[in-house]
Amino acid sequence: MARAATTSDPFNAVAEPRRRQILTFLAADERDVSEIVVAVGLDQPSVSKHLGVLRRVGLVRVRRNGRHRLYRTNAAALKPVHDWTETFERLWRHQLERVKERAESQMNPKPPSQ
Amino acid sequence: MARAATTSDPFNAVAEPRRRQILTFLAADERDVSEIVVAVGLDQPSVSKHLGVLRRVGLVRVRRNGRHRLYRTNAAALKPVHDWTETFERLWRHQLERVKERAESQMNPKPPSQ
DNA sequence: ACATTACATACCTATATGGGAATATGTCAA
DNA sequence: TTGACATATTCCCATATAGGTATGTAATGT
Repeated sequence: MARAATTSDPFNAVAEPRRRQILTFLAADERDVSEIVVAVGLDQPSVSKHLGVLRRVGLVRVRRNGRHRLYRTNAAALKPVHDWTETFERLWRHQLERVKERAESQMNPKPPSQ
Repeated sequence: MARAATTSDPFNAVAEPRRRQILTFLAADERDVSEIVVAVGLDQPSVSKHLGVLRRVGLVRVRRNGRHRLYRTNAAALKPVHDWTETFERLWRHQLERVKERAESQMNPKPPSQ
């Protein structure tokens, strides 16, 4: 089989750097498409397609205002990604602690325990 | 251009469900490839290829033990993903609070302020 | 109605898979 | 050395893009 559809879930949606860039850009305020086009430096149809993907997985919300469409990030849809990585947080904290301990024992060496 | 290489960064690596499954499986203990094959239900070459991707982005570590290769999750490599989603955490917390407030005001309606 | 603006969508192409089959590589055991 | 076992790699194909070009569509101004 080929690669899974990027439209299927937030993990795939945020795998694309441009889409992460868009989500960051839309995190603070709502913006229309032309502003996003300027911000990411792609042409308009490409941006619209990225917005389509983000829309389908619920990562952005749209509101019409006359001819403009105002997009904004729907951060809640990122929670599954955050939660999944969170389950590994304890592991890397342990790991970093071990690294830190090793560094400290280098600075202030203890004799090897018999 | 085509889709970005999945080997390029942790975001792409964890976009694949099978790889997330593998990372979860390898989070607790180290396991050899045949155990992973059983766990995810793919054939061995496919698993080896997924492990190759995870290796290249540093999401797993390998240790040889005779004919076996023992893999384990390197959780620290997930930190960039966690950190990025973390920057949106404040936003979805606000959002959830608004939802909660609305729910509460439904349960105990207040008269509209003049 | 007509032109213009702001987007979305359709279509096209190069590319990067994901998975399976076959094969190569590496390691141990007798 | 020979064989068996554990993995990795190569080759193949179907598929899903990402981005660009061309086009469709909705809303506004005159």
